[in-house]
Amino acid sequence: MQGYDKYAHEPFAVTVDLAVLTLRAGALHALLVERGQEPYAGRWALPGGFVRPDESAEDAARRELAEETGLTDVTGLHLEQLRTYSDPGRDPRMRVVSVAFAALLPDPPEPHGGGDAAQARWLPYPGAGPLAFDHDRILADAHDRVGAKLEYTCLATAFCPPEFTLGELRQVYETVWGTALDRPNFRRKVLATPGFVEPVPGAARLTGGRGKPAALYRAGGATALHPPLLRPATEGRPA
Amino acid sequence: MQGYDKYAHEPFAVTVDLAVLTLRAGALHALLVERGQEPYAGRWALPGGFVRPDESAEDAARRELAEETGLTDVTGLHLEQLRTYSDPGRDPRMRVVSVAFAALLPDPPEPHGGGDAAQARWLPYPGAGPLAFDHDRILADAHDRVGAKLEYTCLATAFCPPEFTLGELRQVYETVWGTALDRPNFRRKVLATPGFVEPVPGAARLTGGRGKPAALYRAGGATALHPPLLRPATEGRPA
DNA sequence: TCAAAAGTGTTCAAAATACACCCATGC
DNA sequence: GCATGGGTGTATTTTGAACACTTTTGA
Repeated sequence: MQGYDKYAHEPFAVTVDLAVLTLRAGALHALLVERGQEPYAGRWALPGGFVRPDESAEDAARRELAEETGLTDVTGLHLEQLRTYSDPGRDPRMRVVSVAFAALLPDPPEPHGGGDAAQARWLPYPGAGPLAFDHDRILADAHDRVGAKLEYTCLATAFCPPEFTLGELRQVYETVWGTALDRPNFRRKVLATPGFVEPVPGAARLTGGRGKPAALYRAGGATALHPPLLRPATEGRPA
Repeated sequence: MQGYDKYAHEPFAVTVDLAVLTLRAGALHALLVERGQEPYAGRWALPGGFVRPDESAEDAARRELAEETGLTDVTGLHLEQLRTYSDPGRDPRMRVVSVAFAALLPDPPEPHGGGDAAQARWLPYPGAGPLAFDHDRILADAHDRVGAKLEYTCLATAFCPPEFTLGELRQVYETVWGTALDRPNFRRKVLATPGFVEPVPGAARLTGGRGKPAALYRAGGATALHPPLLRPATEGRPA
């Protein structure tokens, strides 16, 4: 690198964009905000904002997440850097480099407007497009990443409340992947992976209003999933 | 987002850092440059540089890669965004947000000094640390990512020349993972994955100066590896 | 009594593993 | 010959997929 000079280069604005995903009523939803001004006025967009001078992109993402969801304690939530979007033309006003994050939440509260005036809402994904800027792409990348990580990590528990049934966990997989899974085999697979889930002794819950109450589990300490839980090969993806 | 003003915010410098990995003589090597000035004068660092106003981080990474390696045609090389490092204190001079990339090369030419004066060299990894800034961390992240992607993608061919033997391909896995693989089983696994490699009819090459000449293969069209080629479970990673 | 969801068992096929063995080549 | 690396065969074990069946609840 040649000599540094703070003002020798065109200034870049650095922002974070959040792809906040959750499961509501068995369907994938994303947190979106309605833009109040040009460009893309009236369009839905991902929540996000500027990285402040004294914080990292991770700090900024967690701060924005708390502001936009209205959650006071956002410490336990899964937040993961997706990638950085830096095309020169992605914002028509100026050069904006955006570090995108994927955040996963269990069944969430209705968002309140937050600091920024624009309304924030949970909208089903896919189906809310086209979004502002390159946010369709970011959201699709987040979905891809989450789907892939379900295979070889214990990420699925991030969509679940602290105590959950194996049926709820299975529904996470089925919803994100869009495929049905064999219930008995899923159960065995999860229980055979040490540290994926651990039972809550004695506890049980009725899930669909009907049927046998299911035992409750908590997330275990493991993060990796070996061997992985592979999604069934479809025509789209080569076997 | 509130109103935009180009100069309302502390300017961020946006750079790219490159973790360029290759295999030389059966060992993993990284491309490093020696720093000529403070901070970290005399230390090794990852090659990189500023993102220019009219290019994306990907463009900047490919430009820097060509400059630093001295390769004229860098189009076929594997280049992949790792993640973005944005800790406020990571560069003592000013606020630098760096988009890190991992690049994979087949057996490379000796780097020439490039545009920047500092000398560039291939150094074995691990073993060259401690590097300048947070570059140890970036390089370790790159190694982790590559190791993981070998399992479920066809990435290994990116380390190989256009035509390679299955022994060379296997050595990629063994070197990056640091484990020995069963030769017959590896062969079957690779050949059973459609699109991973395709034979070069009739061609063969002597590899170690000894032994039976091995058939040559080219990279196939596939990118994903289903089912994955899992590394043997060790004590370090939970089975 | 029926539907719905949880949980258990069993069977069959596919795949990973661990080898033994033969082939071609340089020294 | 013998060491070295390529390539094939095969027996054993493990895993995965499919599906029948029982249990427990609410309506």
